[in-house]
Amino acid sequence: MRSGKSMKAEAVEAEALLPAPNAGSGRANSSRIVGTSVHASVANEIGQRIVRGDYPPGAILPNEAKWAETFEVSRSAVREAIKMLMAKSLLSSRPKVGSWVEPRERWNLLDRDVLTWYATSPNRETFLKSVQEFRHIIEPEATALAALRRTDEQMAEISAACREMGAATSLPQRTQADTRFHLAILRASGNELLVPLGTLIESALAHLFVFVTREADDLRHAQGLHEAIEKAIRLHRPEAARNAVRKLLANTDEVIARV
Amino acid sequence: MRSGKSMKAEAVEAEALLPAPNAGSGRANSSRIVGTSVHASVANEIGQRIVRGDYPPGAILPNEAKWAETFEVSRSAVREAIKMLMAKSLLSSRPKVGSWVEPRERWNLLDRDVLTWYATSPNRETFLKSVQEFRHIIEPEATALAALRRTDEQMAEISAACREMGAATSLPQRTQADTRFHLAILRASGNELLVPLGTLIESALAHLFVFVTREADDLRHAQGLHEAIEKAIRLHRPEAARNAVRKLLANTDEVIARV
DNA sequence: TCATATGATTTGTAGGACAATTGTTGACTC
DNA sequence: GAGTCAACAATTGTCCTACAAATCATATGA
Repeated sequence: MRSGKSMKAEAVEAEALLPAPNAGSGRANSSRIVGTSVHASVANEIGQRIVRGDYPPGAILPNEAKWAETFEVSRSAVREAIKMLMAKSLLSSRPKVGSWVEPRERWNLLDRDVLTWYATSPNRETFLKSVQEFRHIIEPEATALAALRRTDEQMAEISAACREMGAATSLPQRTQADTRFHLAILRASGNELLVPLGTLIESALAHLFVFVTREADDLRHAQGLHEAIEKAIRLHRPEAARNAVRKLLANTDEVIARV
Repeated sequence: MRSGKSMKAEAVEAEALLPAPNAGSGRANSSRIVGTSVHASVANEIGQRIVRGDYPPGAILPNEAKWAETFEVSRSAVREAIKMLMAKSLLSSRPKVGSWVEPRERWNLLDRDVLTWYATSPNRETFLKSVQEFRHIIEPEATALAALRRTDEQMAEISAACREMGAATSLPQRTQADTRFHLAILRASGNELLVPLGTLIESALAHLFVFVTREADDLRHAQGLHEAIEKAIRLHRPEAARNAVRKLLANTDEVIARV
């Protein structure tokens, strides 16, 4: 309706940015998430499609005008969305050629959004495995570092989160405290590169753990493992901390294997 | 010159996107890197300033019109640049408020560009230390995984890179082979999250190692350490691989300490 | 004192125009 | 027939203007 030039008789076939089209025959663009901007929605939609594999690496994407038409937004909005995906190295572009999907290796996999898209894509089981294995590499060492270098303030935060976990009455509440616990440890590790990594891991797991329902018995056991980690850090025992984390991860592996 | 509205008598004071202003009094925008787009240059410039600390977290940035004026580019270009920085979580924006710098913890530190900006910022020594420590966490385990899971093709690539390193006659050539070697190992680890991480580490180190000049004796020693790693992977010895990598990292630590 | 309107500022979106780049095609020459 | 070069066309890049939407600040009134 707003594209002035190519308003031919052909069916427009605009895709909604969200699966909830408005019933009325009114304005077509009102079907996007309220509170999010158009360019963000478009970036989300295109990014998800790329990660999902709709456009394999090397493939040329539809041009900007085409995207504008399919989403019924302006070319400016499309361009801003594409720039966001460029910033994540999901695609590049050149005049006359168009935009193409970059090879997987150049993707910024360690990015919140890309990770989220990945976590909802078909091959999320292998992804979950990668994340969990990644934790085995990172977390024992990070926790050992935390045991060596934590300040008293950082320790207080870790302990508080641990206590909060034990006192949690609902699952989301517990998950939140759990996340806080692990992030506090990474912060205490004193390596600024570990913090963003932890954020990513936690966010990925949050996406993937919604399915896992734990039993009360299981929760009690996990709580004990967490407390062992807290204690090791508190007593400045790096080796004990490392081992405690390994036990916790082994427990998580088991839980995952059961699903 | 192209801003039609606010061409008052006041000094415009446009900042060049690059420190090489053209001597002539001609067009002002010709001072950017040839071959790079305007929005990319602007994103680079603003991103660098943020990471450098010109605008601390929480600070409100100049508004889009102001950036357009200072760089003598259109508001559209500025917006695209800002969208790229948004995609890296360096800033957010809301109407009427403006754009503000996000807290450091939300920055996408594990991003090529952000890392590059970081590597050129004042506090790069601490950054180098973090990266190197990060390697100590990642690489031994990744290499052990590679020793377990490598395919023959991956092994061939690793061996080729190792040989190439030994045969290199110039320093850049050697560095390139070195990078190829480490990346091949990460690819062979079979964890898709490790590859982008390795790319980042290597790119960060490339920025930081330009200063380090190594002596012939030193190089021979380092080559031996690399070959030990190659051998351990070839023979499927994860524990030996881990230890060999630790030795190499210790050697690198020494080199860094000497600077 | 509190709620409410209104006003101003900034980003968000749209749409049109042209420039720059470069792949493609076709003509021309050797 | 092969190769070279020029013209063309398609696509992104850049700029511009206008308005919409959001929201903070201020003033106004109950």
